[in-house]
Amino acid sequence: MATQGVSRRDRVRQATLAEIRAAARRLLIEQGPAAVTINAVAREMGMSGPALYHYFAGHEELVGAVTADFFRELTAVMEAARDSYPAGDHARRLLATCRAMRTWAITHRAEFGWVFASPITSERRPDSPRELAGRDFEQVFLEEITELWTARPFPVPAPEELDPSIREQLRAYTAATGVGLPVEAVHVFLSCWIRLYGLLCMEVLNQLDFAYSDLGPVYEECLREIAPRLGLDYDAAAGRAPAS
Amino acid sequence: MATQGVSRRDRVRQATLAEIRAAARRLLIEQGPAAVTINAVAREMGMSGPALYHYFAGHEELVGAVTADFFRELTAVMEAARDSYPAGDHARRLLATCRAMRTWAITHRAEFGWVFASPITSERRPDSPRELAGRDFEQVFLEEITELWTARPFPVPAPEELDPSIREQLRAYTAATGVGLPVEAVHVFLSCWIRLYGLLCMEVLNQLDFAYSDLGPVYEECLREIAPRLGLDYDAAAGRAPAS
DNA sequence: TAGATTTGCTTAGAGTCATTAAGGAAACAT
DNA sequence: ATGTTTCCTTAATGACTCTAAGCAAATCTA
Repeated sequence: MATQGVSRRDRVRQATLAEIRAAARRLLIEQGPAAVTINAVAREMGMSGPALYHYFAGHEELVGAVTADFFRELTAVMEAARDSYPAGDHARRLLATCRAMRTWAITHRAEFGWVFASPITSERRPDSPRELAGRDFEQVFLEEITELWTARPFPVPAPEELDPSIREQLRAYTAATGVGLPVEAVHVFLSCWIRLYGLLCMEVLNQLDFAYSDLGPVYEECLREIAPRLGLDYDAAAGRAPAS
Repeated sequence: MATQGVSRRDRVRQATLAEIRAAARRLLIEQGPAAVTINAVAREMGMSGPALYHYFAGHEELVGAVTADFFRELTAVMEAARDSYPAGDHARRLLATCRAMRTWAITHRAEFGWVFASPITSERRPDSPRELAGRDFEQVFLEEITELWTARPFPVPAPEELDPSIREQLRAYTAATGVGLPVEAVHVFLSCWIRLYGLLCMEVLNQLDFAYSDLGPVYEECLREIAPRLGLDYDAAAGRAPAS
């Protein structure tokens, strides 16, 4: 009766895997990153320690799986926000994506902080679920920017204005990932990305608490500065009040 | 024979404290953040575990002390770079400070990464050595900006252009810290700070590896963009080749 | 359907960590 | 010389990761 290749066992296993990740997430949210231990997760669901090793090779793999979940959830939220505007409305779609990213980040501080600070751990294999989900996340922006570029190219620096080293690095990047954008356009995109994502990361990692208690308007100002660099009209696309 | 108030015992104790922090740093550099445990540090210097509790109240305090060391070292390096130019040469002094910050960060990746990612841990008391050293670090920039502002005010947005929420937050910040700058000037300064420090943090936390292998030129470009916002002439102050 | 195999869990155990407690020996003070 | 402080040790508790050995039920095979 089971669908081709999906036995009852498989289903139960998937359910248990999901429950494990949910328990890990609950611990992260309620007691912080340090509380997400193999033992605590197992205890949380009435299993005893070593049982989890039938589902994850070790602590690190569990962490990676949960992180991948977060990436996927964030990606989905951003895509949904983007798709609430028609395909051609690049300004609104991009701004909505950016705002959805911060909204998710601050309503899921623990999760976002974990995603960002986890690279501190060991080296990462490029085919792990975590890396795959991370690339899908990047892809959301990259796709939208690519569409924007093909529909209405934004201003880019002249080729000779771009530092040769940067040019070479971006050439390698576009070649490796198959991005169909000229390096100058990628450079503009990444400049914006660094500003926006960097700001968000500093906020979530509490690096700006010394001066700010609410970075919502600062983020909004960042968007306002970035928009014209991508040839977008921020004011015309004002989607919501610039509050937190 | 001992100097007033500094007994032999005191000297020995200070030496041991220094040795402990040095051992902790060595472990951090050679084996990563996770290797900096009370036991490992003690083992490293031929002592056995609990002995360290005579010097630090616990693991967290040790970490805080080492972090404070890093802040102090970074601060000193930045001040030295700054002071290699005469007091009036604001452009060169500020750029030298910024460059010294990145140079230290990438030649001491483990240390800088630890400083940045450590806020993830527990809450911090405002009078810990770590916090004090952190404030001294901020102070380097704040002082230079203040001198720059008094000597040659840079362009600031009109009061009504500044978001009311941001204005209020910055008013509270300047009031609490005694910064002698108008909020508009603080806003410009912090905008620049966020861009520069955010970029550095993303670099050290490997958030940009997917596209860049050498962020030296990107950092330099960031400086070039920031300089005019502070009324400084980047090209006139070109201190060194914009390489990594 | 009987037997073999796989799967999901258990407990036991080794080795690590942080931290507290108790005690000995040396340094110091009076 | 005696008492006190300081530095360090070992012992012990309870947490953690992870491996090993083994039991029982589900699943597959013939």
